[in-house]
Amino acid sequence: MPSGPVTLADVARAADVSLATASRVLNGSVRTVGPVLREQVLAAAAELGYRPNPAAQAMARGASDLVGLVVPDITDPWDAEVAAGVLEVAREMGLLVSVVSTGHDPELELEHVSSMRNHRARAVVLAGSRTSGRDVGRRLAAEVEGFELAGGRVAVLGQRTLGTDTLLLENRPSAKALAASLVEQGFERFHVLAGPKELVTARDRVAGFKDGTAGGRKSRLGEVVNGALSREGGYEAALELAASVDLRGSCVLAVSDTVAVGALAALRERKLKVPQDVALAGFDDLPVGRETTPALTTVALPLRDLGRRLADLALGPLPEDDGVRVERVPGEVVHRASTKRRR
DNA sequence: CCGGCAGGAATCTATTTTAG
DNA sequence: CTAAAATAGATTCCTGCCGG
Repeated sequence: MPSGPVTLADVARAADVSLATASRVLNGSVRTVGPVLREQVLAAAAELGYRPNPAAQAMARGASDLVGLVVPDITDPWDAEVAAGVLEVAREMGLLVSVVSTGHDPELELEHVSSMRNHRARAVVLAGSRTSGRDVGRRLAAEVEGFELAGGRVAVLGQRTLGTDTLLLENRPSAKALAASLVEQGFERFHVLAGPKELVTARDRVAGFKDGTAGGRKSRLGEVVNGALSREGGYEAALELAASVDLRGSCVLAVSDTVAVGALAALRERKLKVPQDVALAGFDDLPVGRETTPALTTVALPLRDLGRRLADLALGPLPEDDGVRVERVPGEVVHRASTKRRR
């Protein structure tokens, strides 16, 4: 009885076959093994309690089973949906995903990419919005480049700051379309809950809101209030907004659905009825925004599908021209009760 | 159908070299 | 001549490719 973990060699010896044959039976191969030897190997493996060694398999196959995934905050439904899409594809391919939730700390993101590189992961998916920190960005770019040079694949969701396959969210055009559609419905006064100043995604959306509300004789844009990209951030920003201006008859554009949900609570507290007194719109089309009263007007992003497409970019076949692929993802404006005009 | 063997990289063992 | 350090070699995991 051998000591330590049971190896393929132990099984092969017990079944009286070659290493190669045992491998083909137990861990799969293009080729088939005759029924007699197959049974011998299976019996021996069961008897000994054989478990394959993934490290050794990675070596022999020249590719590991590991995929890295970085999200800013896995407790955020947005991140969770995208992650679910990535996990679906990875599971279908029999791959193992190592997820890190960075809490918006770029250093942690860098650390995980570095760790995945050390582990010889097959690919890394970065699903966090880039922040404007230049030095960390450069070090991340260097780490990503090193990882790719070593044969790893990288796919990024968000901005095009790394020279890798990217899904580009059309935040600005979508935000513009949302705002413009509300102008068309007759809203004349807009305020913005803008989220964090340093978050590129938030900045793009705010720019889109400005684009969409512009035009005509005078500006329709009122206050722009920054805050955290969270329910609490939205709540506080909305309180601040309600304290500084009279919101009646205007439309509040929130930079995300979570922010809008917080704002909804603040407005209710201020005895402002949505949409009778003030209209409110969000962004992302999270499930939570459909279940609020009233349901939120928003921009729908196919989040789970985004995750799947990211995984496809990172794990699927390489493009013919082996160039960098950048796919644009449009959002879809969805009108619901929170911006209904009273007749 | 089946067996032999190379190969990545860490880790353990043996051998040789160097220092004191 | 002993002890430590540097160097070399062996071992370990499994699979894809090649040969019979």
